[in-house]
Amino acid sequence: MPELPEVETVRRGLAPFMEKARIDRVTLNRPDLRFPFPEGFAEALQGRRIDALGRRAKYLLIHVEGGSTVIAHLGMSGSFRIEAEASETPGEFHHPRSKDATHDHVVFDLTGEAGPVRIIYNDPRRFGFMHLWSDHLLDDYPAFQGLGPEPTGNLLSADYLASRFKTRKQPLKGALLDQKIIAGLGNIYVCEAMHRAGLSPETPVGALVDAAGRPKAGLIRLSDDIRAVIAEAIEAGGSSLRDHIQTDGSLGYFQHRFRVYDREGQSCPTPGCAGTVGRIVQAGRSTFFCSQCQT
DNA sequence: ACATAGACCTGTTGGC
DNA sequence: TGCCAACAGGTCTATG
Repeated sequence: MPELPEVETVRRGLAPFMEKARIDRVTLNRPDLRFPFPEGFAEALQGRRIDALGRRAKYLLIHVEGGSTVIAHLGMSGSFRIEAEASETPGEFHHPRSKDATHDHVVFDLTGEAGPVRIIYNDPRRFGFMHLWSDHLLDDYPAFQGLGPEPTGNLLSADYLASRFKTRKQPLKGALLDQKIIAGLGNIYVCEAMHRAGLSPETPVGALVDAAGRPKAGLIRLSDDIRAVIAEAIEAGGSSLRDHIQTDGSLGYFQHRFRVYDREGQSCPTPGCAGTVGRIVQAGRSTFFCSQCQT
């Protein structure tokens, strides 16, 4: 499911309710998601305050008083929703767009400045997970080892990409999905960025770098387009396909701005291009692109 | 080192 | 309408 913009949208939605709130109770409705919950997970959190919410790549970080952090990944289908206590019936929690509770796996009961609030993690496919990790050892968390730069900051540049690409022949699509090269991109935004930059997903990445190791024009465009598409998607509240809804139940709307993703057979939106969006499979995953203007 | 295929799990969609 | 295959926003592992 969620790529960086969706996780960032979730973080921003949860922060006003979770930051500075006290965790009264954590309820696990099953012993595991993709992985078992850590031993003593609920007990370690109950009674503590939440300091802040953060994010690294597609991981949501819940920094808890006392120096520990919940590392949560939403997998393909995970979502959080917020339910406020009904004023007329204390102890009951409601939300106008409540989902089927079948896949409500974790419930956080909190008390914040505005009163009690319930945060629910729902995940039909259970590819998500939650781990507990010491704050000061976060860089040692296995999935964070060797993680590439965030596409939201200045660390992602054409020069950086050239340095990573120059010796490789891997198709561009696969390289951009590699979290060790860039953190947080997934299938949607990789397809969208390659289309914006006019680059074929099958290009061997080394071909985007000149003999002196400098990025060619296409790679410079790509670096800019990755940053732009991610920034625009965050601003739009992410993309809502099947599972991603914002924590208040509303939908992100970046899916309306897709140029190629999930648009097989439609005409290419590039001005002056007469091509049609096609679909190929690379490493088992769909790539949407226009073979006319992506070369 | 690198590339692909398979595994994990449930739900939805589209073709017949 | 029903059935079934294909596919879905992600990673991790095994296998060439």
